[in-house]
Amino acid sequence: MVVAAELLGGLNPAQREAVETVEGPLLIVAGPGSGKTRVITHRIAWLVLGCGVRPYDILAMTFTNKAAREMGDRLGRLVGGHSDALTAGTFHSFCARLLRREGEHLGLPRNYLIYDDADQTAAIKQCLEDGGYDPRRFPPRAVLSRISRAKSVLQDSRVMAQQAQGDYFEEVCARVYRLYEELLGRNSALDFDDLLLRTAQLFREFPAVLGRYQQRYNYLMVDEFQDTNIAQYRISQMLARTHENFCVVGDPDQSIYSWRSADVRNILNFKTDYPGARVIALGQNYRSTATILNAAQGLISSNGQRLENGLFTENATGLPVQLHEAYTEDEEAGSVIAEIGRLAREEGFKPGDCAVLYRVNAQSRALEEACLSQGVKYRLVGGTRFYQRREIKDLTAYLRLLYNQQDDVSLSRIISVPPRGIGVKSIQQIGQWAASQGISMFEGMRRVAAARESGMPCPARLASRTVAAVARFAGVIDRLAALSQEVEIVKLVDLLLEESGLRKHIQESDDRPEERWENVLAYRALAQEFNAETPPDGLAGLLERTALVSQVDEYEEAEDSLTLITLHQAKGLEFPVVFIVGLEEGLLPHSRSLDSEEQVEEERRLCYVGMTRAQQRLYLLRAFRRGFRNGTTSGPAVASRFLREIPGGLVASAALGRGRAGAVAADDGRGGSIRAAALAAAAAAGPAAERLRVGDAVRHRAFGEGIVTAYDPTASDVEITVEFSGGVGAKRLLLSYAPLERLEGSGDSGLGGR
DNA sequence: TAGCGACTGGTTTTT
DNA sequence: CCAGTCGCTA
Repeated sequence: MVVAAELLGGLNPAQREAVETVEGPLLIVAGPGSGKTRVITHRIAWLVLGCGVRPYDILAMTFTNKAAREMGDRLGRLVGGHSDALTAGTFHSFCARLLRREGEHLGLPRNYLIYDDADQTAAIKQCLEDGGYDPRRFPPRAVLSRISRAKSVLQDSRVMAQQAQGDYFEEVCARVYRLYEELLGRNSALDFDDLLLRTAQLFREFPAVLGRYQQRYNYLMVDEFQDTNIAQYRISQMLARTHENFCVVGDPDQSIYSWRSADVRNILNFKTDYPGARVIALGQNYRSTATILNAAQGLISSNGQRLENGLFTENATGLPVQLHEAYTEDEEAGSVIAEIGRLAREEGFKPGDCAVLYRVNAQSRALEEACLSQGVKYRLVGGTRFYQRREIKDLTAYLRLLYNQQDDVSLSRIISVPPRGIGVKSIQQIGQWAASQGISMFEGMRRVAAARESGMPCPARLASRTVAAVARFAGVIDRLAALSQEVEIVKLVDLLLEESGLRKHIQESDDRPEERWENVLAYRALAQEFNAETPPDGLAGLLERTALVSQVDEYEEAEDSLTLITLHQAKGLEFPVVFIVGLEEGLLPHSRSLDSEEQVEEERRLCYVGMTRAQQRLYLLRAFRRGFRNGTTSGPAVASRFLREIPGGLVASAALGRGRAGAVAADDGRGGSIRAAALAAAAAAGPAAERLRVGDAVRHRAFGEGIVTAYDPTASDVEITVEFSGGVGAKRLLLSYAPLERLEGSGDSGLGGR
């Protein structure tokens, strides 16, 4: 607990201004490492301690639940006891809770379920089939993504249908969208996008409800504003309308979620939307060495669409960015892990200080293997997500059905887990009959059971053996659903595991039963956290948590473990030592992003985000050969264009993992060595590189023309020295990356990667 | 109905 | 390489 005045101490003028500006619209442009988190928490603390605002009146939107939790913790330390009344969370969790309270205005039952990605895909597939469309011709994922895009700009299926005129795919999507809306309604379910869409709808159609929240939340803050979508912006605008104490924080250069419908124009146009807005730029970086920051700035300056942000640092120069070119993906991973070992032995960094960042999750495999073989403890963020694991999805599907028996999607998932004699045909039969009666599938099964009980003929066309199985299943679910209103949540989970046969099914399965059971027990431990709630609430809380947690939310810094994480997930984190692997064309930038310059710019921002996570050391790696699916390669990998865009003077080539004593031989485990990589590097740089000799005239994109004065093969590349004319002087350059062009002779070949 | 083997097609990033 | 799907058999 501090006194108000102390909150402003230790802040630079811009930070201080941002903290003290509490009234009216405010845009804080916060470059990487500029103390954003500190500013946000201090600003809230200042509101409370300096301006007498109650935490209850403040709403803070964060990008992850973890960020919200941390904000709460920090605030607690600053203002003491009364911080818990603060509302902080992601848009999705805020909206989920709001709809739980207020959804009835929209006819939404209190026990609605939240569909995750897998549920959505399953539902869309169902709708495609219902609509008579071939799921091969219309991939469910593609249709879903189109629908999701419409939802995130607040379009319903009617609007989409109107706008689809003439475009067949659009028309099909609109039609499926319609069916999907109906399905969600029947199942009492909302998908991720609905949480936002329906909240916006609620606010629009029920001004009185909106009014209450406008009154309550006098002060509104939105973090990571560059990654909000239209729906999120609209919701915050509506909430802020009365007081207009609306503070948004973000950085256009770190906008990396446009594929998820985030719209960077939200931040770019904020000043236009709010002409009276103050704009404060936090320009000083406190995180990274000057070299790392300059390298990142050099890279991002290649983007055409951006606002200059004037980011600077007073930090020490630090070491050059280390560039390592590996021969294979495995050697790349091996080098990273060996270097982490060396940093631990010789430089006092712990593995916990280090993170390896990559573009796609699949890249984690080689890294994990290297960690295993070299005995480095690691922590994988993401990957096959815990909640996506089959056994967990099955268990939660049961719980969801207990919570909400309208949910046909969950029912369909678990009806044959374990197999209980109700096959695909019977399920279809029940589904059709239930639909014709306008009831849910479970209600249908219940009626089948009731008819059997009272000796009536079975209302649906089912074999008698199936009828018995259906009755048994309905009985179990009914019993458990009744119990869910009475017993505490862990008890419910235990009963469910037994009575459904799920425990037996998992433990006797031949696919890693122990591991899967461990996962179930981990989920049970999570359920423990909700045990104190009065019965139905514990289940509600557990399900909401299951649906809305992100991977980063689960991530906890572990002292001694290396972090393996995607570039996307690394946003907002920082590490003393950062490795970015896979700097190759087609991977970073990703091949799926190569068809438009806009997408490439987003990839560049992604790389920028990765680089700016580093505090002291930054390593960039690439491999010449990267395994494709079946072990074949897709030819030699071309160096990422981003490597060329980083100012050459800030980069040095590195032979990783070799200590002062040179004890650890860098070896890719297949007999290949760094030496081989060096030869490969020269080869990859093109035939002209081998022909380049001392005395040749070359042109460099930035330094101009010069003469090669030295040619030194190093561990993984060739370092050349060029004496440039025009007062530039001598520069040492890496052959494979320096944007060099040989002037005379036959070569039209640029010597850098393409 | 369930389980198995063969086959296909498809792969970014995630609240 | 992997997951999802298809068709066959018990």
